[in-house]
Amino acid sequence: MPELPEVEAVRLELAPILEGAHVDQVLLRRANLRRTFPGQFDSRVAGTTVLRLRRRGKYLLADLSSGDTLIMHLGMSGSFRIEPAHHHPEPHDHVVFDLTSGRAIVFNDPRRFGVMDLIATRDVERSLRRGGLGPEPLSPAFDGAALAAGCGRTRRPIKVALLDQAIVAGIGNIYASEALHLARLSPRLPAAAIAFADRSPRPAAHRLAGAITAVLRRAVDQLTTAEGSQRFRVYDRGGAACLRRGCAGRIRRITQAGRSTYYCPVCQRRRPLAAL
DNA sequence: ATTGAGACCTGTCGGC
DNA sequence: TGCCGACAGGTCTCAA
Repeated sequence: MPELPEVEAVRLELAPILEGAHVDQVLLRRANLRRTFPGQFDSRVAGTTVLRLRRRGKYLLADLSSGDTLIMHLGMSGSFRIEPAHHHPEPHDHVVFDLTSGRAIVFNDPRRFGVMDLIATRDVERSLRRGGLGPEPLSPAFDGAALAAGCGRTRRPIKVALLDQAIVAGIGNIYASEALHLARLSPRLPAAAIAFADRSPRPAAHRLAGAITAVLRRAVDQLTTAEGSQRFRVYDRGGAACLRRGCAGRIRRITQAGRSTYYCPVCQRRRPLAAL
């Protein structure tokens, strides 16, 4: 469940509890998590105070009083629970942070694609960048120009490019399809094509950048304001009617780079320019 | 240098 | 009911 909006919702839920909290004890309940080494990780986190809980792309970052930052990624199936101090562990509870407040933050991850790591705070941004993390879509610096720069020289289709965290951080399989539908762009459009102006008044890159921020902001809103489940424009709606006003299309599901893409073949017809 | 395929894991759901 | 394959919101690595 975790793309940028879900991770942001988790951050907003945990921040009031974690920020300023003192970590009493860390329990590593599984020895072979991907980057979380027993005896190092737990002992370096225990005894610290959480200064701030931030987010970068799909990463949650907890800055600790020790000068380290706890880097957390939910992978495909990771989640956190807030529990009272003495609770019954559930299957796949891998890490438990006991706080002196008497509460515990529990990390649960059945598929174990998640990551929990520790790195010096001053090195975090550099390290994430080096690991291939691109611009933050909800920051002012992100716009059509930034998107076009990332898409400039790839031959992949735009849907596949949007999943590349180096081009934009935080987009996953749901919101890639959602943003393309809002922008009325075909998921098969070569990514490089959006770097150039099309026939519409605004270049495609600007339209798509706007659609990305709109879709992500709206999702954060919905996930945060207890509205419950959100409705997707196209994701997981194969065979259903397109929701765009006046569009009679039916949503199609195709596979790109091994992953499902959903789109409306009628209103997302925008093709590459003949000139390209 | 890019790009696609496979690997990494467990759970769920639909079909026979 | 039970088994089986397809698929799941994400990265990694490896080989073409």
